[in-house]
Amino acid sequence: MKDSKNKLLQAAVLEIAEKGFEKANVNHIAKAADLSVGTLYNYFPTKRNLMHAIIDQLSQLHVATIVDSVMKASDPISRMKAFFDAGFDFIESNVIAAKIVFNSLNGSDENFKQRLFQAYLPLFELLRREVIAPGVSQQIFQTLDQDKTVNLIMFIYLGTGSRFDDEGKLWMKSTEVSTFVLNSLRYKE
Amino acid sequence: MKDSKNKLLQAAVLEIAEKGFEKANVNHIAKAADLSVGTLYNYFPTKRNLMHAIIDQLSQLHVATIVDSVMKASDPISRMKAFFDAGFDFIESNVIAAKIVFNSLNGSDENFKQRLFQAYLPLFELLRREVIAPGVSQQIFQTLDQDKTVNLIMFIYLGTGSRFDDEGKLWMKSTEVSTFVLNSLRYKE
Amino acid sequence: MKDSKNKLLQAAVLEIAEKGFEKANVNHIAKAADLSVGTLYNYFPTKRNLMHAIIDQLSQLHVATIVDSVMKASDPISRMKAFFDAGFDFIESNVIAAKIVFNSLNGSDENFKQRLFQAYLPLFELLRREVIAPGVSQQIFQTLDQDKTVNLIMFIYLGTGSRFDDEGKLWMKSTEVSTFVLNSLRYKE
Amino acid sequence: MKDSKNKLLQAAVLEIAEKGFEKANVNHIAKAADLSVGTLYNYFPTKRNLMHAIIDQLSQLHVATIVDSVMKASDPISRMKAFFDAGFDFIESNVIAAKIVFNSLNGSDENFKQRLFQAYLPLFELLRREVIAPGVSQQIFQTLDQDKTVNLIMFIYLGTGSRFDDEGKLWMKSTEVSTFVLNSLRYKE
DNA sequence: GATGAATGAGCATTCATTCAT
DNA sequence: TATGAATGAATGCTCATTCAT
Repeated sequence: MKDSKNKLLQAAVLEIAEKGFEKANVNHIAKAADLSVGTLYNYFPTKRNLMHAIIDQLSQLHVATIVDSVMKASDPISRMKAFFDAGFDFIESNVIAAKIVFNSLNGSDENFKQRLFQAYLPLFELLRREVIAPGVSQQIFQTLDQDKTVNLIMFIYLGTGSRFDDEGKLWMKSTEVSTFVLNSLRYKE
Repeated sequence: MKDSKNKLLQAAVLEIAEKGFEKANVNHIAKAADLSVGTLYNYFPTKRNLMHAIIDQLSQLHVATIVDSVMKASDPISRMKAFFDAGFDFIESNVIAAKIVFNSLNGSDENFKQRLFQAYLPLFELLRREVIAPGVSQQIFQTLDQDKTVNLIMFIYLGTGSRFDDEGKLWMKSTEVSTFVLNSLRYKE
Repeated sequence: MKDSKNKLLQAAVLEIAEKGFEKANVNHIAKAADLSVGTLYNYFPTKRNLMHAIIDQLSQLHVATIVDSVMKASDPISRMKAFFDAGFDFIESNVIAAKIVFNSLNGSDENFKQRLFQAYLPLFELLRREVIAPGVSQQIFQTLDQDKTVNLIMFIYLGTGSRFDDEGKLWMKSTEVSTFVLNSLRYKE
Repeated sequence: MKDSKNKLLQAAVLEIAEKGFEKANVNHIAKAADLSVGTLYNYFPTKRNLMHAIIDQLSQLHVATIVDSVMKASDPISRMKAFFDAGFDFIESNVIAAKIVFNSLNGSDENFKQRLFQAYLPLFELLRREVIAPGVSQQIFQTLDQDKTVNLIMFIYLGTGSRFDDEGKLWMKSTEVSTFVLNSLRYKE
């Protein structure tokens, strides 16, 4: 059943968030899901595969949520704000899973890193095509190297989006970050 | 001798950079250093301790280099530029060790993360006291929440400083980043 | 239906021939037979039992074929030839199943070994009563220890019958072997 | 020390002889040798490698013993007798290890089989060059296909050499077998 | 200081078997 | 008859750490 698979995914998220992928224990995950290791391996052929499932699930939702929200806004500036608002919202609603994803994004496992960058490519695209490019052509934003700018914004997003205080709140608020970014981009005569 | 300790540190940096802390193998490190595990344990009581030594060594040098360079500049703007210039320079001259440090900074091990933030605190201080504060009081920078701003700049530095292409070059140039940052900070009437 | 049982037996023969009994996987066998494990266990209560069924099926056919052929010949010499001819023929027509049987005959599982010797006892009997004994009393063969001789001939048969080249052909031809054996047995004054 | 390695080899021989390679348990072997699994893996990087060591050790000794003994005899007939005498002697003095080797020779693991045939090639050579060929050229043996004959004799040796009764004695005596073989080979006018 | 053989808890993975449907 | 999800004991292998020399 989908049920068992989901119980396993949930348990895995908790265990991996707590201990990191390497130190997470497949047997513990199964036990926490009230299932046997055998069952876990019926659904996920390897421990890495289980991690992939988590990464894919979360990143797809993450991307979709942001894309949705950005596209509902019309002008470049409110789109940029929407980007950070939706992103930070999503992260704060999914702190635990988000931790896993961000750790993978920056951790030492090249494989996971690659997979995540792949998954997040649509966000790079979104920023370029739907935010920066229109902003530049409408002279709202300065003329600039669009690729580099997109990269920079993504780094800022991913960097600020992965720092939590002890209560699991993000260190920075989305508006603070988007304001900083927009400040830099805005056209000045 | 200091000699053995250094050989061990070097070997450890290579091994950990390649495999990550968890998967790095203490016995391999000793062998690579042409020494025995016993000797390694004479110098470093645990594997984590070895990691700490690496982290501390590199981060201290990293911080000192940046502080040095920033303090040689006089006005806030050239200091900000110096910050990124010196930082990126240092990273590119120490790619392998830098990878370890950045992975720890973002990885799943809270302990290492803490230690590194501790080590990098002087950079937060440096930015606040020697760059942002003077810039604001001299009306070169906008009035803003200085703590938040410092955090943001550090995130940008750490984010952009940890992305390498396949040849080990940083994706972004220091001037691109510092320009972006200064653009945002500069006072506009 | 007999149908399911046979599909399972066929699939099992292939899997076990490829991997050996220990490494053969019951779940794979069921899947290969287009049936579920549950169904397999309806027909064969254990994995060993499935093996037994294979062993029994093949060995009975093997024995019957040889007995048939030998009894069609009349004199001891042509009976000995018939023995090897029919035996080698059978093996080459059932290479895959034959491999399983011979591996069991020589493998490490005493249980299977016993069962197979049991199954092949009629061949020992056949050689003694219908080939060697008449040959000796007709002074075609030398006087000799008949039990030992029968054992020896069986070892020769089983040894030469279990060596295949890369194309699945037997290394030796039946006439080469029977000639060798008869050469040794024949009476000389 | 060589000591530990030997204790492990001895324990492994016992365990594998009893259960077969697949079912042999590395942890049990280590315990039986009064050492830890870790130590076992210091000496043998995999379970298969441990098996290889056993196979190699025994087969080399086996081959050397037979070669030695055969070369001490001068004429083809006494050499053939020496071959079986020395071989059967060796087997009966090393019953347990010999069981492992013979099971491998006939078992389902192609890898082990190959390795053993490789190891026993010198015996094929020995029979051909030092026994059969001289016998034929001295007209002591019949003209015959020497390769096939050598194979046949080896099969007979390996077949008869791998059948033990319940007390661990070989079913056949070496002279019975060599007599049978020589009977077949001897020149008749 | 240096050595490296020994340790053993720990972990990912397999697979024959069961049983409720 | 047939199904296949669930089980969990079992096992090969790893590796940080110790300690007698």
